[in-house]
Amino acid sequence: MVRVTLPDGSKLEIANGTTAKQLAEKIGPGLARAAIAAKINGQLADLSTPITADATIQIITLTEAEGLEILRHSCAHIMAEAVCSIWPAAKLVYGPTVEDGFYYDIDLDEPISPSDFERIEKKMYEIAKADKPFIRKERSRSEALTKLASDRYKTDNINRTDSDVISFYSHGDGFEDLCRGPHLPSTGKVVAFKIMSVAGAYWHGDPTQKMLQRVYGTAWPTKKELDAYLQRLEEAKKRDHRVLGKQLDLFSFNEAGPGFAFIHPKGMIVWNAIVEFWRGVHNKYGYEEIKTPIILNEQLWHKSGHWDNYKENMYFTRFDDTAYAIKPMNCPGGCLVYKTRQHSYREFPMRVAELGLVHRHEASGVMHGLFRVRQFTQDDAHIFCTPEQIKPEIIGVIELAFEIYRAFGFEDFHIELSTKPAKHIGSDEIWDISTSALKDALKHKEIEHKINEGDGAFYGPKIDFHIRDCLKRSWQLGTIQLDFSMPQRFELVYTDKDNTEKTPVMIHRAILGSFERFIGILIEHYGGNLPLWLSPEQVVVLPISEKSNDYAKIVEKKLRDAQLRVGCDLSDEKIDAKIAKAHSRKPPYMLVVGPKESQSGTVNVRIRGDKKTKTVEVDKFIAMANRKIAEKKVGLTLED
RNA sequence: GCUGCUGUAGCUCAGUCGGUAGAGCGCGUCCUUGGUAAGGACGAGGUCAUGGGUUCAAAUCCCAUCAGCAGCUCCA
Repeated sequence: MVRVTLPDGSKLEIANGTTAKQLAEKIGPGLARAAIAAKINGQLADLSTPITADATIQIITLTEAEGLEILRHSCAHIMAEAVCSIWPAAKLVYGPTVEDGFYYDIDLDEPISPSDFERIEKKMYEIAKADKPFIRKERSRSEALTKLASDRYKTDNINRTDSDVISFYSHGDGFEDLCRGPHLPSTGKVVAFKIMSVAGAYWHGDPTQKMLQRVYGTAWPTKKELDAYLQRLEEAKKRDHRVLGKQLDLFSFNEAGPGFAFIHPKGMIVWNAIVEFWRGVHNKYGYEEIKTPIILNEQLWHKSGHWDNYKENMYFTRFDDTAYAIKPMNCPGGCLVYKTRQHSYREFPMRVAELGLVHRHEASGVMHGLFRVRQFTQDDAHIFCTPEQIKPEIIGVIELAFEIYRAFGFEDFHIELSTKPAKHIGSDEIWDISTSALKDALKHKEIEHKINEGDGAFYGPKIDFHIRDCLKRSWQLGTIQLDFSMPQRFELVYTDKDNTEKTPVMIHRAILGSFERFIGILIEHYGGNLPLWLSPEQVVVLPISEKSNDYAKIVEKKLRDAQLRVGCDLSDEKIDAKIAKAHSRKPPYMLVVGPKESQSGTVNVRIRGDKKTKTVEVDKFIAMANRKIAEKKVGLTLED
């Protein structure tokens, strides 16, 4: 007999060798039906695993995250069998679970296309319906290597594990795959899945290796959950900033300039609203602003180190027999401004901001709407200071960043620290000093952070700010980068207290990162429903009929005089059509006006996302709207 | 950059077996003046991404280029 402890703390005596499945049956028939795996002493295992010693055991069902993962992993195996049965030449490489699904990397020369998904799924349903048991078979390492000697991928997988026992899983019909497991008891538990996409993926993520075909799928405990997931994807698609940017007429792209965004009038309203706010906050934090040229002599970029470290991403041009580069970063320009006169320690810290337009030639396959472009405006700044000022300055930047993020409604952000990369300039000592300065500042603010070893910029370590949008996707925004090298390369100096010339420390930092990307993130975060202060069209006046057009024009003028961004629909459509048309532009407020309103000097307010309307005096509405704008309120509810 | 897919009206998309192109929305004109999510009629709008090739004939088949999409690798 062995003693098992269940999650609720209760203990049970069972015969030695009882399987987890039998244990589940003992606990209850409901649990036995729902059981798909077990966690024995914290280790996931198949339901068929015999219990041979005292243990803490949890029966895993599909309601647990681990259960869902097992389901998806088993589904990946079923897909693998289906693919192998359709293309016998297919060689399986690696098939893990990912968030919301799974994929399997397959080496097959014939391309798998979306039109093949249906027959793969059909085959998968056959396998699932047959309800074949997943059977684990263990072999010794040498036995396994012998068995799979002809399979370079599986041999590689075995060589990458350190376990002496190598397990295989089969589910009948001779299909067997090397796998750590655990798996579902049988294929019949898989009822709701879908092949989502296929894309290339390098073996081991190494571009010098063969490109494999990665088939993505998703699997859920029930059809209903699968449908809900697909529905969620549809909703997410509607929030895509590339779709909304077109629909709301904010920006566009053109073949004439791949990766270069065209910002439309409405997009510029959002842009300028952000800039205005940004300037205000930076002024408060003691920044001054400069603007430096976009095109600068190539020699400058040799001096800065960009030529050696960033050339592949730079645009170059040539005229009057002179080579020029189009700036990918603002720092060299900033250094030249610094050098135009002498500086004293008394001026420090000098916080010099620049909304700098930079060009970076990104690889063609990485462009993605406004999120990844080849030309963008950085909200850059360079802080020149003494070594003692590093820590307080970094703390200041962190506070500034948080203040700005919160104003845009982002509360969920996290920070990552990146250290010295293989390709770098500057001595190890300098890197150590600057890395610990960043760590100290984070420690002081008690900010949790992830560390990315070797991920820093070539000139110094950095802190990155990442935010999550409402779909929980993470995007990098700001960055703080310490730089001891650039000031030396540019021979920047200041006169210290002791009347000697010293090299200042330079801190590069951006808060929003790129205006283009940030606007894209805002659009997705709000699903196009921008807060009042950012909305291109804040209010739209809709007369009931032509008879109320004059009153509508009066209201429109009043709102415009009060600095509100207002539109007015004087077309000969019915009010329903006017509302529907305005709706697609997502204005925060629609003001319906007819004879009633014109008599009482009121407007009937229809708030975005709310069908209930409320009649208020025009002046009251204006005061309310302007108050919300001033306070950057996200909510639109009319309060008195 | 790599792999796969896609490119037809301003937008979203149809277009069968190769026989010179269609819808809805939008746009214009007219009718309609309607109280909270799309009233009606008529009309304009296309070098079917670009360049080659096959064919009596190409939006359709083939090749190349460009761009976009998904992912990988990058980048931050």
